[in-house]
Amino acid sequence: MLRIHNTLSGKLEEFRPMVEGQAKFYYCGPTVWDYGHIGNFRSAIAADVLRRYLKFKGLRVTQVMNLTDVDDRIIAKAQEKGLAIDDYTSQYIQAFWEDFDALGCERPEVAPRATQHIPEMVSLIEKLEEHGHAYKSDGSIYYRIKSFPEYGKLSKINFAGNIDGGSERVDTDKYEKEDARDFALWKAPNRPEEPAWDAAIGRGRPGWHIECSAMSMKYLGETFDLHLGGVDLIFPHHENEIAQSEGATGKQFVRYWLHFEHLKVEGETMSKSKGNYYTFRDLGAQGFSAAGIRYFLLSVPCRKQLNFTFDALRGAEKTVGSLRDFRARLEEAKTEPGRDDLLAAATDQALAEFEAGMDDDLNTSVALAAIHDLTREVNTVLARRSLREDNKREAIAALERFDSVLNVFGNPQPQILDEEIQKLIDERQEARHRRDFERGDEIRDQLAERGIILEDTKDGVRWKRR
RNA sequence: GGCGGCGUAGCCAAGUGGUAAGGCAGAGGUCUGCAAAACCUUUAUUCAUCGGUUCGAUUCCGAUCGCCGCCUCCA
Repeated sequence: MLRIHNTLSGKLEEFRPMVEGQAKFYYCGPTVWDYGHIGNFRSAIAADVLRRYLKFKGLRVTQVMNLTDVDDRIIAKAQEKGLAIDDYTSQYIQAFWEDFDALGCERPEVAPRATQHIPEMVSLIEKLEEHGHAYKSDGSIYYRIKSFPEYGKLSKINFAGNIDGGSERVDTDKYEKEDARDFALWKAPNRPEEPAWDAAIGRGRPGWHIECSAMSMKYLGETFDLHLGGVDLIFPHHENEIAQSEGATGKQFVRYWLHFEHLKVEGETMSKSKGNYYTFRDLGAQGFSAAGIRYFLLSVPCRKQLNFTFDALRGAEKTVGSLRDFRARLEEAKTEPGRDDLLAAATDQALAEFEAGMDDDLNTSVALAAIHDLTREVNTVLARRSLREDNKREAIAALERFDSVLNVFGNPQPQILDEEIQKLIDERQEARHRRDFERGDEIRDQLAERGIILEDTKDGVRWKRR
């Protein structure tokens, strides 16, 4: 039974989907221009692991993941470059999906874009106006917070203790709002030439929050199971989504809210100004693999902060390599018929511990430890060359089971070699048979320089790419 | 100023009121012609600091220090 920490209640709760056997969730994806840093991908991977684990549990999953492709910055940048919004954002969107795929994330069922859901947003705003939750001011439309008494139930923000408390960011005079807390649903253009949509509610563009209410309810219904995102979104974004959706429907919007913590880098905030801002592509350029990065990003449960260091990333890289080699060795292993009960028990136990860890609020640290435990048990048997056929089959099945959720074993390396390299390997084997170790070692060094690492085993030579 | 999270070995860290998972790195060993890989042993009398509660605290409470986040600009 999966238990997850629900931000709404602040408690660990057993997950029970609304509809038996089926889970519907929404993940607030990145704004397209800011898609690439590893903090965003940590969240995306966390959402992916949840998705995969729900499937592991036998649930049918419908995932919606938005891509915010319109905001003030996008409008300004596109205009600056003389591009239409779509032309400006398409390059980022494409790059995002490339990285998303490379990191081993499964594509969601629906990935709606804000710019393609303007009518849905407009009708939601109209509904809010009808219910007295919205008002017009200066051509823009705002949400009237005091019409929604439950406002603050997610973030538990105490406005009273706050506003005179000393935040210098409050500027109540800047907008024509009834209340400083009110937020924009629809914004009139600042300048006539600014990109905008013509709608019954006036010419303008959507505020940030409305897209998620409109798109999630369109694809998942007025009430759905889970809503995911980074902790930075709890306030105001998700708080506002609740106000919008529940204000419009009068129904509970989301049953479980899950929030993922951010990364620190060497103990500090990741920021461009500190020069410690890393994207997936930066790390790739430094030679780190997608599998290593993915492993690192989920080595700590996503509800906890993770401290990014290059030492730790190198460690993850090493670990992922060992796992991949282990699986290859297991698949190649020669077996005797039969079944060893001890190893079978160890396999079952690893599966049980994996699931227990994941059930406990998606504790990937515990789940990974279970994998490592099994790896050691099987390696021991493999080293003795006494693996039984049934155990091999069960162990491979277990790895598949683990990897269907975590996807950290990476793809098997292609077992194709250049003819030239194959010839060198053959020549080395021949030299070793002649006990001409000098020549053999020479070839081994030569191949190492070309990134081919050889391992001599009792069953012959194995090779892998560095 | 308000609210919340965190502080565990060289590094990344899990965890629990009853005596510290896992990975990486290090040391020794087994195997090997030598390596590599794998395996074995080993590496925190101790969980930021100081108090308190308790038979017993890393785990609960309080204080202190340090780090991170949010507090209605944009997302």
